Amino acid sequence: MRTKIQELRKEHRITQSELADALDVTRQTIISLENGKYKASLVLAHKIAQYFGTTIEEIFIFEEEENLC
Amino acid sequence: MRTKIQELRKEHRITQSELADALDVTRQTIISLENGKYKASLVLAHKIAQYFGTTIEEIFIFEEEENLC
DNA sequence: TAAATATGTAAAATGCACTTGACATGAAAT
DNA sequence: ATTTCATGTCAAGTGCATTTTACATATTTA
Repeated sequence: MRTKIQELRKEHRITQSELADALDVTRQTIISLENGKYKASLVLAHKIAQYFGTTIEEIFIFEEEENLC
Repeated sequence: MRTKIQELRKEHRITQSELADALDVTRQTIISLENGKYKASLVLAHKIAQYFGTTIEEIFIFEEEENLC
């Protein structure tokens, strides 16, 4: 699952720390989300979308994760 | 956080078991989501939205959870 | 060159999303 | 009356999202 978090953050010209503070999470969380270490919770995804004034589906790209074995 | 899962499921006239199978989760998961026992993960939320042909924000209502202490 | 800023890594701890399996209940159908 | 179907409860287990703290590195700035 790709995300546009880093892209949006840079457009808004803020640091990881600033974004973390705004969302009330740690800087580690932002780093891990941007680097694809894990996926955000639904609530955090919503907070991020709200912060950037867009929708969850705009930021989180759920492409073809149909691993149907 | 309120959700429209049960509402949508009933409109679609399917059982909890059928929805669980369609989403590839257990019936327990559907029960717990409908009864507000916990919140879906981002991926599951997306699957649910896809299944009902709508968006995450249409199904999951994030109302005023600004518990700023 | 040294200090500050931004990004990253590593590791241990906590809480919760989700599973599994077993059992309970009410309604509908036979 | 009893089988079936839909919904629910309970409890123990696994994995992962998030935190915390501490250290590393590159770039900018004084």
